[in-house]
Amino acid sequence: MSNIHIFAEKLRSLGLRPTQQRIIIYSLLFDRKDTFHFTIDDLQNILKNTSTKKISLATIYNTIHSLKDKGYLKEISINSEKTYFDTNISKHHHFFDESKRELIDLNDKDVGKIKIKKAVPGKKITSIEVLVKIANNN
Amino acid sequence: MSNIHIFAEKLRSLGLRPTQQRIIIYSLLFDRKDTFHFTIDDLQNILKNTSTKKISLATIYNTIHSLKDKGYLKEISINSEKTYFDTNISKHHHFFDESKRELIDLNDKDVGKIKIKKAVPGKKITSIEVLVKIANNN
DNA sequence: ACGTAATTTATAATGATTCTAAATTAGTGT
DNA sequence: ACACTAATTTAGAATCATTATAAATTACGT
Repeated sequence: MSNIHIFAEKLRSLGLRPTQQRIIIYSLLFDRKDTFHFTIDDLQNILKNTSTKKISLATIYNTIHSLKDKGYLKEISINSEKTYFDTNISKHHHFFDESKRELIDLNDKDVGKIKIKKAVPGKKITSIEVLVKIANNN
Repeated sequence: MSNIHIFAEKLRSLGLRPTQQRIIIYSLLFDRKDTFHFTIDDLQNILKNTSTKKISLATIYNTIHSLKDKGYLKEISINSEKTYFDTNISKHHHFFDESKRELIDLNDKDVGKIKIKKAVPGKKITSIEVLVKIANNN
């Protein structure tokens, strides 16, 4: 076996001690095929329903922020209500389904090249993010 | 004179009773050449320093939300920290200066046409927003 | 097994925003 | 001008997401 040891090593390699809590969260986030979009609240609910070990809210925040700081999660702001996180850290964009209130990845090839024809003196571009809002078609 | 009467009529035409507070806020937002980007906190500070009449925080929120609901303000989410509003309600995009933490308009012509090459069945696109983050060039 | 630093935890604190219910004000009719 | 009613404003409480605190627990090298 064991994914657990692989995850533990992964965490260690990030400079994060592989605690039980971190392994549970790490595997929930990354032991899956598709990318995963979630809010802290989503994560808390999933953990409540799937993990026998209780993980405190503070630990959830701490772990997610550590992973984000290490570059393993991307933070996405759609609106002021909630903060979303994305396990897909490659350069890409998003659909936001306003009916279901959920994110869908738009990979880089799904969006034509974006030309910015204006520059601000003394400033350089650090990122370009496109958010495409969608709603039920009726 | 008076802009005040013009603003009062404007508010009335939106179905908003032209109270003293609303006129003060309306003129602060719209009686200017350039578009104005602000947070509620910004607005509160400006009002504290420029208006003799004290306007409560609840009224600031109420008025901004009314104007937004009527389509006279646009809400912009850059990050989870704060909600920004924009007096420019035309279709356009933004730079966000991460050093100064401020928004700069990018008008529609400043951004090349954006092609979305993916569709979601049963959904239609309601908006496309581009956020270009910039930082000091050094 | 032991010691210590890192981590987790419950809980308190914070900050933005919304809610509430009472006081004030705008607009109408007299 | 005066009174009435509904809309609006207000201070303060409530809420919600997030962060901070300080004590208890855990990971791990010795």
